[in-house]
Amino acid sequence: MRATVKDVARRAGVSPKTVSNVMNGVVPVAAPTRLRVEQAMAELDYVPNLSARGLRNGRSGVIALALPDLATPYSAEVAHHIVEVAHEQGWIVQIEETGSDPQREQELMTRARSNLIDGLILNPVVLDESAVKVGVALPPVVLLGEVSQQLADRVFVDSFAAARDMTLALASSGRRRIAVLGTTQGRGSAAAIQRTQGYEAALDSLGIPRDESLLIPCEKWTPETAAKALGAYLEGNPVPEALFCFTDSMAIGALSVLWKRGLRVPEDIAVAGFDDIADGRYAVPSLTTVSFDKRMIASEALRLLTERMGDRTRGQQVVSVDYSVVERDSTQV
Amino acid sequence: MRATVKDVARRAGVSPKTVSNVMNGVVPVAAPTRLRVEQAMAELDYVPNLSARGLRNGRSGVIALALPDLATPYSAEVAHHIVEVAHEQGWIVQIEETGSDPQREQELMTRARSNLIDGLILNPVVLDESAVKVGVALPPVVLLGEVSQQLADRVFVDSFAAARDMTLALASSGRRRIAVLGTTQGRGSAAAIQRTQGYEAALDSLGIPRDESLLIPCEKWTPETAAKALGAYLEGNPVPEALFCFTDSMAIGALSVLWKRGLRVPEDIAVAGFDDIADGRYAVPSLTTVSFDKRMIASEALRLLTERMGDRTRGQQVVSVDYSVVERDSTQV
DNA sequence: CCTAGCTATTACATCGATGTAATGTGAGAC
DNA sequence: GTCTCACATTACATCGATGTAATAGCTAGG
Repeated sequence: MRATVKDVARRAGVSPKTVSNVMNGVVPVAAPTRLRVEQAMAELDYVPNLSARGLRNGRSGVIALALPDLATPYSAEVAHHIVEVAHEQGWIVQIEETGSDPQREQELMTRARSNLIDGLILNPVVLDESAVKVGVALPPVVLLGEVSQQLADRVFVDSFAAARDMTLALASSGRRRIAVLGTTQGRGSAAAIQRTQGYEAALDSLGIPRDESLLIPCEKWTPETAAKALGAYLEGNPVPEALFCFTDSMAIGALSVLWKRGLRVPEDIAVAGFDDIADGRYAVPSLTTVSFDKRMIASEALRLLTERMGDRTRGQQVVSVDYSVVERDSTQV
Repeated sequence: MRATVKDVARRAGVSPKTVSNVMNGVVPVAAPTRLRVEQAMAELDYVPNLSARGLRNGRSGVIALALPDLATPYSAEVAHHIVEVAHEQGWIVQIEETGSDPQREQELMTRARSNLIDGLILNPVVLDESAVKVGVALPPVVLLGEVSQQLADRVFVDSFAAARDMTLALASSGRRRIAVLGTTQGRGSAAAIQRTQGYEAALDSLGIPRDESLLIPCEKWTPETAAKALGAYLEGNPVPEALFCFTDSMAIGALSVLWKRGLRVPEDIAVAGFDDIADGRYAVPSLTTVSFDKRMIASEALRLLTERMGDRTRGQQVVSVDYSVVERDSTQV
């Protein structure tokens, strides 16, 4: 049987509450008493029961991180940083995958209210208009990424501006037929919409006419789907001068297809991505991309979350994280 | 204030215990009573407090997954599958990163005993001889991967045999100067040792003399370190005919270096990896690798874990997951 | 009409830690 | 030597759900 405060108290010859006082350190405890208690804890190999503590003071010390798919390199990197920063601050992190299933978010919200978690960092997918009805009964929530509505505190990268800048960078080498990969039909994710708009804004400012045939749709942003979409596109269309993929993952799929077709990057076609995932640096050729500090996203998200835990009533905060266009071999001849 | 069983009971005109009975379904409840209770729960938007439940019955419904680094594509894929399978079975998953810090494992074990988690799936790093002293006071543990000692239930891929088979596959095209990337000096991880031995066993069986100069050390198995190690190696050594990287991540780093040096893959040098991560399929050229079913690893790990939760005393189980050598463009001329 | 024998329900205690309010212990002032 | 005051410590109740043992409600058999 595991030792409890009672056992420790008995052994140290004090009351359970004194043991508790020693652990929490808010109420002063005389030095000799504290010593006895600490020794008793060590001897009994005492570990506090967090369920009991959580029940008593209504806090579990656990936050949940909800992502569409943990296997995606981008999600994995974000998760990594959030877990790391959270641990530094003493939080435990629960992982949830929302996948494409909106019901998962609902389940999540339910559990979020079951007092097992104190807060939630959510990276919504298509679910911009989703189940995230942030009401009073819900725990503090911080959203990651582009979200159309102002539902909760939020950390994001300005996709519009970044896509615009990337497009300008691609055009600066004289390329005019710049295609984008990753647009969506109809209701798309906020990120897809903003990146498309940023791209178009850049074309407009350069006086390059928009060309519908340069928008290559790709609903799911994975290498597989990107490869398929680009492959199909190249069957019926001329090769663009540049290809701006809305994520690095898609760009990696694109590079693979281009290489298989014998197209040289960047000589025949320049390729750029978005997210600056680790593997992009080691792609062949290394990938030009929109880079930003993912650790900053993590720490800002946690900051917003803990601040909101302290004050549930204050106005919603929005934090924009800086980005930069990083040019690598995939665009530089 | 959140509703509790008491509130639901009052509203339904029954006792708290009856509400509990309705939820858990073990004790029979008359249909009309159950209906009243369910309606009351719905009206009050009742969500049970898992801390309280956990305290009462000693189970939290949470398992922990500990990995060295969540940002690694391999770890991310494993984590993805474990989270998915765990959710299907009703478990919540906590993520821990042990990193290179052995103390993290210690902390983890402590928390593992704090009743917030019912079990632990651990992918140890160098910590083969680590803090994982699986004693009576610890919760059920399942280890992932190659571990030298028989400490706990375990799921793994036979690295020795896989490395041997991969080496044989590389040699089957007539290549004899086969280098490996990822060996470690001194005490290395069990995986490194076994893969090296498998490689050597293949050479021996083929009658190819071992050549120390073809062992390229690389302690950390990342693209960065692999690129650096291979780059340095190529400065002072002739180009091998084939390169067997101990992970796909390293292979991706290697491909990048080879490409930058103008070496053609597979014409000048064949390259192979290990793990079959998603990006390997879209590497340029696509990567030959040792493939295995990561979902199987996840489901087996969970099976072992839940089985051990049922019986703490039974003998330790070891499950070997099948692998296969998948040949792609990086080795096929 | 009463009682044995069943089932559905209830009152109460419990899991372990901790806040509250009360008690005990000492030093210092008169 | 008594009284005050500050501080360390304690007894008790509490968080919310649930197992235990006792009770209430019912049918069927006599």
